[in-house]
Amino acid sequence: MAAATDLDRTDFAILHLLAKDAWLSNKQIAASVGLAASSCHERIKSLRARGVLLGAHAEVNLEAIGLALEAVLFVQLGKLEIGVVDDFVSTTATLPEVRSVFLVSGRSDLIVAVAVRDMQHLKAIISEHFNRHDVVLRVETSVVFDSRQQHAIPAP
Amino acid sequence: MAAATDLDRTDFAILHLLAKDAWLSNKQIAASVGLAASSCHERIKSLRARGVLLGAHAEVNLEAIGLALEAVLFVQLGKLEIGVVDDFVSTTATLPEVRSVFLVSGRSDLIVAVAVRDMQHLKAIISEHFNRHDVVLRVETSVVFDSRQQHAIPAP
DNA sequence: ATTGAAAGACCTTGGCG
DNA sequence: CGCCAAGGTCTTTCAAT
Repeated sequence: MAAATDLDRTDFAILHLLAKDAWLSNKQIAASVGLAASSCHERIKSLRARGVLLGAHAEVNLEAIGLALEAVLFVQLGKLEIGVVDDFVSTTATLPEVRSVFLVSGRSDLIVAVAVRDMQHLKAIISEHFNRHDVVLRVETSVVFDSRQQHAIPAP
Repeated sequence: MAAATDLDRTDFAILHLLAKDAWLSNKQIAASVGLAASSCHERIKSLRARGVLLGAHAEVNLEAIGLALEAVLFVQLGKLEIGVVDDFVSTTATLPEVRSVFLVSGRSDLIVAVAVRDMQHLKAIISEHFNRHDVVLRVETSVVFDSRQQHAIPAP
């Protein structure tokens, strides 16, 4: 899926701008990269069609919607039967409190970032979702003091 | 920052829609939440002004831009002098390969998600950035097999 | 707060360098 | 590939409720 794509410097510039601010107008982007509006529009359409641009998502202030606490869960799973693990990952990824899920090598099998109202809420999720499933051997919890996301595309 | 905000069901609906797809037009959102275009526009403007909506970011297919490998780094830092740690976190967060940084409690002090071209690139970042700084005691690396992000706002 | 209407800006397509 | 131009659509403001 999505391979044969040679992107030139202009494509990267467009991707970079949109990754930083997906609400830029086509006109603004065109001006920034030195293209006519129609040419820029064509490129963006093409980037979408080729699966390079996957979509855009608004960033919401979690505190403002009552999610004042972030945590990272390190989950160890039992002997993996592929289907069971995949199911657990899928249902985990769709919990409203869950922000991201990583299936990884190493000490833990799953790394789950969550945003919750408070400690009680965190405890509830761990005991009601994670500790309830047989696949889960152990959950280690880290509280997030601070977090930053990078919204930039490395230059070609 | 950003506290005194009571959001009603309509606000949450708008946030939910924009978190899923920031490229929805105002007109489409208005129709979905059952408001006139002008009212919806006003609400979105207000959500932005109040710092509830922080912005929007395009999602780029990392593989398509040559970043075929994702990894998570667990970093242990030495006795923390606040200024030094903050500086290290800041410069780490702006490395082009870095996607997110979490400052956490527990076994590790820093959790860093990176996207890189290949193993050599991963090795280079770890040895040239992390292992070169005195603050860093140890880095443990996990390769990401699969990852998912949730773009949904929990209902009020 | 919400609305409809109006003006202007923008997107989007098609034909041509 | 990129540009211009034109038509259609959307955003954005404002007076009124």
